[in-house]
Amino acid sequence: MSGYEQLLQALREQGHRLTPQRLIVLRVVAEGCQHMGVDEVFREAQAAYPYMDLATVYRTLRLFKQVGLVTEVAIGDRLHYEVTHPEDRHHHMVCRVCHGAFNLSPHYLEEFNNTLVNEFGFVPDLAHFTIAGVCVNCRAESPEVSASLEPSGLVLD
Amino acid sequence: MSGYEQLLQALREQGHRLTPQRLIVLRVVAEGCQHMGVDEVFREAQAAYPYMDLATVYRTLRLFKQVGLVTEVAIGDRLHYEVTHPEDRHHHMVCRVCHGAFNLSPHYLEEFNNTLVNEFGFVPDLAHFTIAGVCVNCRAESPEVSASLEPSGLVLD
DNA sequence: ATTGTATCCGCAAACACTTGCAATAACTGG
DNA sequence: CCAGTTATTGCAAGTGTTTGCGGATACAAT
Repeated sequence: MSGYEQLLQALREQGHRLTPQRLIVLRVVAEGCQHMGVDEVFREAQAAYPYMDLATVYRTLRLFKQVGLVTEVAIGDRLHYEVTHPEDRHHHMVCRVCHGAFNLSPHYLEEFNNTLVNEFGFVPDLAHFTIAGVCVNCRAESPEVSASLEPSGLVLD
Repeated sequence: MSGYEQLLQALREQGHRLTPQRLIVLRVVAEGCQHMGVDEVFREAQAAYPYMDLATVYRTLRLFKQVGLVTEVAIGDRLHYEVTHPEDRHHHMVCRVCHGAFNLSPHYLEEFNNTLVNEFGFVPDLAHFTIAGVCVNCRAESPEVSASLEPSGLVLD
């Protein structure tokens, strides 16, 4: 209950109120060892505070994301959240088969980012970018998967 | 009604049935001048065939996407669809502000694709990839938007 | 043509997520 | 410490999308 104070302070400085619900949601996400689904967050938060409402969890996570406290990761077709560590920024590669998430250093996207800005004036949202695909392990286990992924004739490269 | 035959044939060859509903949905999407939202597809399809059900439209579009007949584009937080033109493959850059969609040649992602495969063995789904961001026009009209996009301290670069 | 069968459709209910609203409670200034 | 203001909550209703299921129908084989 002591490490979050700076985070919470940041919240208040942006004109947001520090409610018990927000404290709980932040703690739950922070204590989750990895990306948490909304339902998981809700269940744990409700355990700590029985009146917790699902809508509040959604609203809170959206707020935290806007403010930058948490990072959103699309896993499967569901959104997951993890606390943002500014010193360890990374993108995510999420495997469509095993749903595993792998971190990717921002450096791999820098050049791409610059190209879009320079050539098209388009500023992409790459900050918390998620790339879907199939990971090494799943490709090894079932080689046919990677072939069947892309509809015939549409494979990139 | 004559150009689709090859497409429909492809469907049947993969063991899917050619129902009037599927024909209609394909025609509607093909005749739409650009990406169509599910509700648009439904409205037009229903005009052609009053018993058309919304669930059928969803199921049909999902099937078409799997088979590669149509391409899915995330615009805003809603999915849109366009017929796939194998000879004119492209990715999409979608502006978060005006929701405009710009095409991007696959060549811009080739290098990135290869890097992921070579370094991590991760095969990304880039075939019908969509990149969110802010386009030139919207950046010009409201320069503060691009600044407010990324939570403080989290901007890539 | 007729029949058989697995797929597909329409419907209604379920699901994940969002929103409107009145009541509550966090912050502000006195 | 108290009252005023306004963001926030809980609830319930609304949206967009998916799914379970019985009846219908496309296709294949007779």
